[in-house]
Amino acid sequence: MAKGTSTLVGHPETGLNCGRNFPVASYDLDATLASGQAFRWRLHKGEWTGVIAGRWVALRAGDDSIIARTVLPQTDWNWLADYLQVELDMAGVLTTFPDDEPMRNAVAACRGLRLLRQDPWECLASFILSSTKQIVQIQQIVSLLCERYGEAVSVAPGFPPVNAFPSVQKIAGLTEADLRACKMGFRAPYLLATARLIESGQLDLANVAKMPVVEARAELMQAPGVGRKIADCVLLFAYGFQSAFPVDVWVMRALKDLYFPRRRPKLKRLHHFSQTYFGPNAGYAQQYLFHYMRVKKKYAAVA
DNA sequence: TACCAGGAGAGCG
DNA sequence: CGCTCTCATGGT
Repeated sequence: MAKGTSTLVGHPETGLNCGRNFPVASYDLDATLASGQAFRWRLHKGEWTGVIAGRWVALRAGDDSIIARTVLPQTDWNWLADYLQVELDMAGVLTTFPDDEPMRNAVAACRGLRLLRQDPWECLASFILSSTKQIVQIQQIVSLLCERYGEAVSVAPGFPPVNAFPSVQKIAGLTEADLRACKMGFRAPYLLATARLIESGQLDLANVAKMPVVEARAELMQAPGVGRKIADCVLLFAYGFQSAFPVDVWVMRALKDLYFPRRRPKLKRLHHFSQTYFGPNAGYAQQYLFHYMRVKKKYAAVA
């Protein structure tokens, strides 16, 4: 049996199986799953484990491929192909970046970094919880929330138990005290009010996907606790609006240091710059700058 | 210990 | 508007 297909557990007559090999080029799975766009992936004995659309899945990087396995046999794997965006032409995206030194450095330092296509509710809720929190803390809050209020999913033997991300209805039915007990502090009333806004039908997350980006952003920003930055994260990480360019403290620093040295550009100016300078895949460029700043700081701390 | 974290919203002049 | 302050918690 060829290497790379060894994890396939096929049922030849039905086509059902619990394993799948996705061919990919220029895909750094480790960097992507740990890059602060999704908060639920855990590395367990060489595999990244997570829950997508209620299904437990384990991923590992193969030779120019991503090897996936689930607990239950799958009739199709579109849900995972879509989440991982394995069909994206990464080389093509890179050609749309501005050809300047900062971007060349960022691309060189983060080769294979990708954007995922997450569930809108999980993404929105997670980023409401992200404000002025470090990524490790966001991971802790989200996992506590799932542990307490998510539904259990089937896990492969030998792996730690895990729950799905709690539904809108589940969160909407909780109290602020329940949420504060998950260590989210002042973000608790925001998450609760947003869940109830969605449950009431006043905010329709499925409908946001059909809107032009500017309207979609305004729609998301109706939700309490959702400003420009969090809205842009959801537009980029869940809805695939590749022009969305979240400006957080890291990206702010990157833009100032790399493009506006010895000046004090205002946030408004940086937003305008981000939408005119980085091209149609500005959001991708943003993720490269974000990750570049973080790995650069890590090396600086060691040295 | 002191500072800071993938911010948002309210209050102020 | 544009600036400042507060909000809750814990990592480094």
